[in-house]
Amino acid sequence: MEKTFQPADIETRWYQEWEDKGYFAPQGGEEAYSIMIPPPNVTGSLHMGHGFQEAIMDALIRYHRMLGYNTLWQVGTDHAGIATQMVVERQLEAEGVSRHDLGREAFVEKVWEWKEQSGGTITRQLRRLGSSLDWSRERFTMDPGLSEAVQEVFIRLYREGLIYRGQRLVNWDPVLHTAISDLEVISEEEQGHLWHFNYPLAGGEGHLTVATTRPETMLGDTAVAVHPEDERYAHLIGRMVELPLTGREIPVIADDYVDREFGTGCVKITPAHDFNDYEMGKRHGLPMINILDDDAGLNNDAPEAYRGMDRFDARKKIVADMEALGLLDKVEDHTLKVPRGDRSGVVIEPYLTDQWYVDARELAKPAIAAVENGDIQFVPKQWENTYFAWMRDIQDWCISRQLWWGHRIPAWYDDAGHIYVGPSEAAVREEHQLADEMTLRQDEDVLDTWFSSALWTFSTLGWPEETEELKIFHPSSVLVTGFDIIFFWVARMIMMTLHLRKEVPFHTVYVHGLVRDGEGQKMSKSKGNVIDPIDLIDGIDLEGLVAKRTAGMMQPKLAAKIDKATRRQFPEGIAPFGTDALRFTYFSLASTGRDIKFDIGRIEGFRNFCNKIWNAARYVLMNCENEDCGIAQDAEVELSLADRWINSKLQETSATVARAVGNYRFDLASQALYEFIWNEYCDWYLELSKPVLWDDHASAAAKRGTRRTLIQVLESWLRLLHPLMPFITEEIWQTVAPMAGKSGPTIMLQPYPMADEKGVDSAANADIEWLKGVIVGVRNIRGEMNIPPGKALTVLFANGDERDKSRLEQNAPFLKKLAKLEDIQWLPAGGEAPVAATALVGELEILVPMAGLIDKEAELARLERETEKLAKDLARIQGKLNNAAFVDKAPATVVEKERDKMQAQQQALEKLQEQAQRIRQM
RNA sequence: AGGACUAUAGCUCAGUUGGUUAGAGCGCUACCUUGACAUGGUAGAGGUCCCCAGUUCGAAUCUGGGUAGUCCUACCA
Repeated sequence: MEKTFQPADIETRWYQEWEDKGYFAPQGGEEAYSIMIPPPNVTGSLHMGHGFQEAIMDALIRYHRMLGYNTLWQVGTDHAGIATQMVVERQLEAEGVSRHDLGREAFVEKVWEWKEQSGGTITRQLRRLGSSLDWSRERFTMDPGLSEAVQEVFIRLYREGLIYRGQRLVNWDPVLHTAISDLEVISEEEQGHLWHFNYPLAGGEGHLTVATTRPETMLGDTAVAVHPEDERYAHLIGRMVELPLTGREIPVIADDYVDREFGTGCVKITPAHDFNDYEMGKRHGLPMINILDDDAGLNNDAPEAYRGMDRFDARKKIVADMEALGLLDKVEDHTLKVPRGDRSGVVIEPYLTDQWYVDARELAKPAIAAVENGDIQFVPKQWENTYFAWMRDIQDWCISRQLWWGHRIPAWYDDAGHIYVGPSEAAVREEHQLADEMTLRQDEDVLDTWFSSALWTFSTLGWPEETEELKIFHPSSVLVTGFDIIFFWVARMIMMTLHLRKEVPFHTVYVHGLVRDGEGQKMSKSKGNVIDPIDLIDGIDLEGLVAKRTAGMMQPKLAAKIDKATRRQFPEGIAPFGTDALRFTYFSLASTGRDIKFDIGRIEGFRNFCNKIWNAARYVLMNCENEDCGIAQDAEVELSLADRWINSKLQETSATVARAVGNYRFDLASQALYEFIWNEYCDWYLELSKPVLWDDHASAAAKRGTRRTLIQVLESWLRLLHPLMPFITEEIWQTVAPMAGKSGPTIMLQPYPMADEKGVDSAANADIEWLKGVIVGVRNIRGEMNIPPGKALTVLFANGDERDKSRLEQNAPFLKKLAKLEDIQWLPAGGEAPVAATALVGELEILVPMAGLIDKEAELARLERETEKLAKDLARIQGKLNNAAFVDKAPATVVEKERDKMQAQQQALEKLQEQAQRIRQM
């Protein structure tokens, strides 16, 4: 074995082997366990958040696979309608071609080409992360099977009246030329203005003043509203005002939606361009005047002077024109929430169009019930509240998108505008007995990508056919996802699956936090703080990283800033840490919090942990290879205290890990493993094995016992660790397993170690604690007294009881080796102790004679520190016990514990004080 | 506006049903290349558990209020 762990070559080698041998496919078993991957965008690439999510899913999958479940991790990607279409359009744009130049068919062909070309990125990354996905079952939302499912669902829901077409105000993206759903609109505060316009009363004598943040919409005003109880305006209700610039007259209406306190208390009403005004317009039967076109330019229903203008140019001109007319009362600075498209970033227009909707209210009812009655559980539970809050006030879901890339809506129209929904034109004609000469045209629109994602858990398993896979693997066991898509995806999956399959899509939703950078900032391309998980695995030099982060930046200023920040943050670039270290870092961060700050220091620490594991294995192999490890049934073995203890700790650790994984607390699982492997197995057990293995006088049975324990415990914790660190464990296990009497082609398919409660040996635990106490006591004196580590010491034990005596008798070689002692002697009862530095283990005093060794002042200072600490603690305990209320009311066991503690502390304190006294007299 | 979450060592975070000497990793200090590992070992320093009040024999933990921060939902023209 190499002296240091080199992850790169073993990782790709093992992944290849696992995949080639088909270990990722379901292996059978009585109980099924399945996870459906949240499908990433097929043309995108994985970021840190994905990496985190995949690591967690893979750990769950590997864990259950080893536990013997029939385990499926379903892999696949989605077509990401808007995002993908945008990318391809941009590429075409660079060639000076628009999609309209190409035409629909040719354009879609281009998108497929792009998908083929870029689609490998995601799957490569997934493999690099070690994800044990069943690649033989890979799916894509636009596959024929899944497309058929989408169509089937659309038709069914339409026939059930749960999908309908209607003219409504939608969120219109004037750049992408499509409607988008509420969830795809991001409203953020921006600085703007509030313009106050005077609208003259029809028939002279005065005016009303309205305030608006969007002056251009005034051209579509069809009323001015005031509050019905607003005395200032009561006399005007029912009168008309002149709408400037348009030559129209509009009524003053009363509606209690109006806030009397805001602005002037008069509101201009534009039903075709504002969601609230739309509702009001419907209440009052107002006309709806749409003044915009698909580009958000002014259309022919606007006054001639403004036709064809862009909305923001029109705004300027309208303000100027109003001012020229003396109708601009004032302009105030105003902070307002501006709605922008999450993909395009442009200001979204409420726009009146025909769209398809899902009646979400109906579907939500059983979906709410399923969470209420526990059929689906969120982990952590608090997310159920978020889910309920949204579901109980759910709005109908706009599912049509004016795009070319996606599932085309299976609806046809005749010239009279009748709608026919069905699987194909022919089917529709047949069903409705339409004459051949009647022309039908298919709806141009496609469905929201989330519509197909909502069917993911069952469409991937072959639905609408009742396949064997559906029977076995659906409902899936757990959904692993970020809280940011609870509404987008989780809720919609629950609704759709319950409706179509009358069963839940999954039993548990594990909601994890979002990965942020070291400063807590969200990672985003525009901030230039993204890290590709693969760069943490393979490493990347500074120039490469800078180039990656600034690539495709439109603004040179921003690129310069990112360049500088990157150079400051990663002056050396990023070192290669390997997949196992990255994964372990993810697990250590997987607590219940909402933010996961990714600190590069953590991964470095876990890279070191990998190295530690590697070297521990090297040590074990060096000592066990070509030796009798006592594996044979009839081998005579003798187990040392340390052997029994490490076995005991292994059982405790297995139990802790099982509990942690059961609660989705991978941070606790990883911590327990780290602690056990490093602080117990490596720091103590390996050290304790040396006095046996390197002792020429030790019996063959004792050596066999220690070798067997070394190798078997190592083999066990490799399996225990495998779901978290698949590669290093496999690599080492291959060599170690046969020596431990295990066989099998891969650690992946070995049984997961189960905790054996009978294996917990509390006597051994206590004895080792004693041993550690003595060793640490001596080391402490050594360290603080500046005694060279190489100098062997003779120590005296005093005041111990029978147990101390027998413990010493049995463990003297261990003490001598680990504390570097030349000799240990008991101070005879009543014997005069030499002046010495002292450590206490319970009642037992450990004396390191000071003659020629020890600095008097240093020892006094050390004792001073110790006694101070003890005295302080003692005072606290005494205070407690002197409190009658405590002694009366606290449980007897607690009081007893405090009493014992007080006694021990008191004795210790006295001894240290005596000791100090003697040293002072030197 | 409504709601949720967070506040513990210099940094990133654990801390189960109230009873610990409040922990870990990284960083820091001193010493050490001893035959698995310097990506290491040994020892150590470092905390007003955000503030105030309450419940309790006892609060990092429970309750109320406050402060600071983050986020979600809705939205006033």
